Amino acid sequence: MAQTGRSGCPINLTLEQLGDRWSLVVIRDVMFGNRRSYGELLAQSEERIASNILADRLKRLTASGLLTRRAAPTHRQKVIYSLTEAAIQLVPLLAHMGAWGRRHTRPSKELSVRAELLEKGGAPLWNAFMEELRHLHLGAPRPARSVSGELQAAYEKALAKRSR
Amino acid sequence: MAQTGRSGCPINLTLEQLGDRWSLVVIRDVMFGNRRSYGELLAQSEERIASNILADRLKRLTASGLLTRRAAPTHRQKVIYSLTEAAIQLVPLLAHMGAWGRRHTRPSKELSVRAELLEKGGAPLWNAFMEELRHLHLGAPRPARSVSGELQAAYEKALAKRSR
DNA sequence: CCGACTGCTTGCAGTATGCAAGTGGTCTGC
DNA sequence: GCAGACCACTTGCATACTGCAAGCAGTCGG
Repeated sequence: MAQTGRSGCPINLTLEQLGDRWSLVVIRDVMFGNRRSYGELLAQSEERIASNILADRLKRLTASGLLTRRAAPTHRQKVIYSLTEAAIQLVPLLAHMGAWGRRHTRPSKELSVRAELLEKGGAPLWNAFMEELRHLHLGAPRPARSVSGELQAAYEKALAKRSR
Repeated sequence: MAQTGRSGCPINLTLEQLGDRWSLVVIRDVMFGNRRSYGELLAQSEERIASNILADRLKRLTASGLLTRRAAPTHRQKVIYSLTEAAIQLVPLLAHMGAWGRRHTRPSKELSVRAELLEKGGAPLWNAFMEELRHLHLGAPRPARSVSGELQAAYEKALAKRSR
């Protein structure tokens, strides 16, 4: 990212960390797509991110405390990325992005199903989903309500329908 | 912006339009700073945006329906930019960005006052502010409640305090 | 020990950005 | 009506970032 004049404005600081084409796409894939390794993020990316850009973003996001990396228990060289609490707290932001994109751009109907669900569910749904992410990524206790299933199911169903 | 693989995901579509370092900074300045002309946006920008980038973003944002431009009533060559309804609906997104930046980066305490107010006010405050923007930029009737004053006052006060 | 798999790295060409200076209209004072 | 200030951009150029294709080193399974 280019070096630019700084300012203490929180919106600007957020943009300095996440204001580029790919950072939030990576977060989104880890968050909603549950893609946890370099290979999964590279191959299953809907938008075909370039491999060097992906490597750079993973490095950057790890350095700035949005992701953590550790070796997979099965294979020593396989790396698993997890969201940090800071990243999990981006859920409302991404939900709003989805809602805005659904209203003010021309999303493919199939792929906006997830955003529609998130939008309709509002803050209670986001909170439930964030609890679930804390369980999955931070090892917090399993929450009572599980919502990622329905979100993911709707998304996969839409993807399958699309590829037909 | 680079040409990239598209996808129908609404989050990705939002990022295609706004996912760069400057677009949202410009929107923010028009929205919260009430800077309506090229000169104001250029000179009073806290982050010192480059003139050619500003010209490019104004063109882009106008083309994609987030801003409208018209001549000022007083001076024929002076141009005034206004937010469209689509841009006004970015208020919750920017509010979340501010809230996240305030919590997960190190903002200067003075400049995060506005974000703090927005965060505490929540959706009701955002809605009141959006009504006011519709009045200012779209010519909608003046709303009963006026909140931009307090937001702006807090911000200016913080700026003044900072320059001491 | 071989081939497949994993997570990256490298080279290169094209594009975007940042900076400083310049352009062409318009308004203001005299 | 004319000089100088003002306004909204443009232009040239060096540097940084991006996208693509290919390559590379460590591991695992047989």
